[in-house]
Amino acid sequence: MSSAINRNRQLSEPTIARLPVYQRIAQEMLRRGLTKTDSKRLGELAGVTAATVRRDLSGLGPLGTRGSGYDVQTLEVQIDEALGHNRLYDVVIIGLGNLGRALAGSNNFLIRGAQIVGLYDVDPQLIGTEIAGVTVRDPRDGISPATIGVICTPTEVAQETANALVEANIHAILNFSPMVLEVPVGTAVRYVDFSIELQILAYHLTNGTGPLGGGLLRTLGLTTPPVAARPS
Amino acid sequence: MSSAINRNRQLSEPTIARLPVYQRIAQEMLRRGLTKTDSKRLGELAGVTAATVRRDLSGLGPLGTRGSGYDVQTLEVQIDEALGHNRLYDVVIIGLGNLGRALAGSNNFLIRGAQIVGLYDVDPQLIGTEIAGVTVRDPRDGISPATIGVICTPTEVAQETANALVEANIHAILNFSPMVLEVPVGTAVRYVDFSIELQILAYHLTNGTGPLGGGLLRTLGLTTPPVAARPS
DNA sequence: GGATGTGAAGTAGTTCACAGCC
DNA sequence: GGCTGTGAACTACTTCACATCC
Repeated sequence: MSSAINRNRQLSEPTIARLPVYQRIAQEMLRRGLTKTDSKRLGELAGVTAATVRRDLSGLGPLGTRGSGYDVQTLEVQIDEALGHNRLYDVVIIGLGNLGRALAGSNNFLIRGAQIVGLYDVDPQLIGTEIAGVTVRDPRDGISPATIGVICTPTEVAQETANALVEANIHAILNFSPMVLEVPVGTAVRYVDFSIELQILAYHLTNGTGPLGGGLLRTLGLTTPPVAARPS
Repeated sequence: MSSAINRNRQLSEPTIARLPVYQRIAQEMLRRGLTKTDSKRLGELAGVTAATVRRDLSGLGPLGTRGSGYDVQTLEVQIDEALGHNRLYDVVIIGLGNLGRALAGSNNFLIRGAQIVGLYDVDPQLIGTEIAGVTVRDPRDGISPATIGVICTPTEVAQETANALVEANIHAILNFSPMVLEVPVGTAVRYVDFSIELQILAYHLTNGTGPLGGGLLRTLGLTTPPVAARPS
């Protein structure tokens, strides 16, 4: 077990959602050879206030230096650890249309520690072919055990795909279809819906509020606390 | 200007982000021939409490009926209007890799009122071909004016693509690359980052918190208030 | 009777402002 | 001097609980 300071102070959901953003920024800074930064700069780039950055990062332990700022390398490592990237995640992707292929082939989608252990599609044309170095199989022949299942199927079969994932003992699902899934208690589902962002943009365009017209430098859409429905 | 009751009470960002979810549910209910529903059922499906549903919907005006619930059709129409779907949105997509094609070809991505007026890619193999009924053009020949620009290019060219969009007088950008963009004040950028959802799942898997283990029925990842960086 | 719509209460998240440390 | 880390103040959002209306 890699330990480190690991102040396991519970992080708030908004904070958790911002950590990947800070990390992206840190990685970009490292790529550019930047070794130091501060909360003001991070906030500008992430689209939040400096105070929020400090509050967020302080939750990971005291990783800044008063009077000078944050070491970018340390930032990157500590966020990585906080997010659990030091673990290994086996990922399966079901549905290899354009979206599934985009995810399988992207080097932005998979976090450090995540690896694709299975790609599935019912299309006989695809079965047997290789995508991103993994052979596509038929999901009806069974899905291999994994940590995270990603649903990229058409909406109509999203629910049965979820059932198959649960069957395969996968308890964490990332659902790219707009279908609201029914899953047993204990299985986590997160939804990614592109059109929601489009709709939010449309709302603000219509109302002239928020991101537009407010004299804002830039905005950043983040993901929010998963809210729970209590079993009725 | 189509008016309706249009209680233009300012909606909160969390509410705006949930409206598309309610609408998806309403559409699904209509498809199934359901004409009535209530806040309890909506909350279960959306993954929020009934009180939140009522509070959210009350912001659109009094569209429910005490004692009986909500008319699904009315719900659909009113949310549509509130989100500004009665307007027309011209959309251009830059970058037609798997992701760009997935968006162009998806009938979930484009909201009512949105239409693709331009598809762009620098790949000579793609230029001149048709995708989703639209001819692909070279972005270096200029980008046609539009309401919303969607960036699906590789990370490396995301910034210059954003510049080109701004140049084309497009003030609302949906950025699917993980690049934090620098844009002039007055231009709205929203970021969609698949890996953030994956990272949030990973965090909860590691810490055994949140969505997992809490005895929750299901969770729903929504998008959050765009937070502003004040120009420094 | 039953579900909405909403004041009031409670909770969570953000921002201020400054003490503490480099 | 300057920037972090954090109590305290503030703001926003959610949930409760019930009066209101069908």
